[in-house]
Amino acid sequence: MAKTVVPEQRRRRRRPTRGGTVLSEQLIIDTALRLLREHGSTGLSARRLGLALDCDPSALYRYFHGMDELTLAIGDALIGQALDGWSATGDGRADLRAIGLRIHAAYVAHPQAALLTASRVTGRAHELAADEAIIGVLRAGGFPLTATVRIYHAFIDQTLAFAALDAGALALPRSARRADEDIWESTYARLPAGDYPRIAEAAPRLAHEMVRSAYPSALDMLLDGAFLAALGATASSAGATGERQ
Amino acid sequence: MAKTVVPEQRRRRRRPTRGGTVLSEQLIIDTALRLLREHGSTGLSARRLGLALDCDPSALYRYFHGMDELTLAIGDALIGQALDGWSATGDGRADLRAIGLRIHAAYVAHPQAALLTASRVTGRAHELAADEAIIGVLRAGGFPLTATVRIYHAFIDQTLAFAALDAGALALPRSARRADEDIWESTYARLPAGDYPRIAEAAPRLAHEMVRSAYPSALDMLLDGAFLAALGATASSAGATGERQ
DNA sequence: CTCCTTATGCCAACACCATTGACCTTAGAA
DNA sequence: TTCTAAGGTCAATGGTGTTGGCATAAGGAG
Repeated sequence: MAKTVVPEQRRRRRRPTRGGTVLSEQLIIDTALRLLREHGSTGLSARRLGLALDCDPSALYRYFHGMDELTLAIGDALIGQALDGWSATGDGRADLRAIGLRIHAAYVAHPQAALLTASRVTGRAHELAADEAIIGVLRAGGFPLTATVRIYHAFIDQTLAFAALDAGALALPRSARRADEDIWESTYARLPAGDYPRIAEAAPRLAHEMVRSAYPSALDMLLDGAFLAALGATASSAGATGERQ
Repeated sequence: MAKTVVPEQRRRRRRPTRGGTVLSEQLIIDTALRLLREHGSTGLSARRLGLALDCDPSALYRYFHGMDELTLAIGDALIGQALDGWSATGDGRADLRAIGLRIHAAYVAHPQAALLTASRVTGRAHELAADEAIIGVLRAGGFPLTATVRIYHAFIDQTLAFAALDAGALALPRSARRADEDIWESTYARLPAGDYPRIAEAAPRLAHEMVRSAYPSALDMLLDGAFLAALGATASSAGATGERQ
């Protein structure tokens, strides 16, 4: 078994490391976040963290069962950060847009943690508060329960999914990330128009578009779809059925 | 520099390994997919691959410049599978819907591989073909270039993002997955209506809704938004439900 | 103020990982 | 048949997370 981890509350002895730092769960999380921000996204490892905290890497295992648990602890803090200070304005569409952008931003600011966290359901306080807020906005906006649940699901999963996708791009080693971005200019922009007429035509705009997150656009389209459909408009007039299976 | 990689077409000599297997790009990719399925998303490494192929890990570097390039090749194989046999019907919205569902399905069918590749840009043949198809559908549907690029970006990223999110859920260890799903009945369904009135009200429907993928719904909303906006409607001016409660 | 327990930091080691350069064998063109 | 270089192998480098054993000092008990 691993080393014994004492819950932060029950910690009594605080023995300084050889370098003089006094460790704590909070200090470790903060330092990890700093490492992630400063030293790039590959910059978090037990060894580096030990270096930054001036302690042996193995000392971290007195506070977390493993790097995985540390990452989850970081992720847990993110959810709280995202909606801290938010309040409804009464404009349902604008409120949902703001909530989505906030959550997305908080996750993307810490890509590693986002990757491990985004597809999990925690059932913890901050998550519950966010869900209550979202459903509240929809109900207050006059959506019936069935539509509310459907839109809530699409909305929250779209937000988390994009957060994870964009975080995934940010979490790549610098070289791979550069390579991915360069492809739009090195490959897509030089395709023979004979073989790929559509891409060739759109290439210059693609190079500009694809290096940014599509989340704001996608969010707007999803909200447009949800709110316009509520007005009685149907996409069938544009040649399709809005029905879901 | 690394070892020299000869493009698959120009390969002339096929020297069997010590164990008798004859390597090829295709065989390596297939074996990698098998390893991912069997051993989980962390189960793919040069060493394990070498073991499975009965060759030295370093032999792989004659076929790919590094594990990263292999990962991209795996991703491209998935896209290829997804659009194999697809052809346009002329109904733009329906075509996009079909493409989205196909790609989503292909990724979800290989959750471990999806996690590794969903956020990558490969620039390889199958990816190019898919992009050409999507942009082609939009242009043929009459969208101007600016709108085309914006919708294309939102569409493809949303598809990949949901694929990765849903793959992430499927890739969880069975126990963690059960736990995540149970939260909707154990936690959300039992919240005090006083503290969480909106969730309490929606709880029964949520329990049914949240165990399925939201991608089809979200896809429909996004397409509705894109195609309806093209008709001149805008949700911001409409704002009926958001107008005031 | 001293003693004793034990929490906690440190060390060394283990088992992985990707990648590389030198080597050697043999496929297949000439 | 020869002979070059493609392609498989070996050994080594420097990275990772993690663990068992040990030393030490924190802080309660007397």
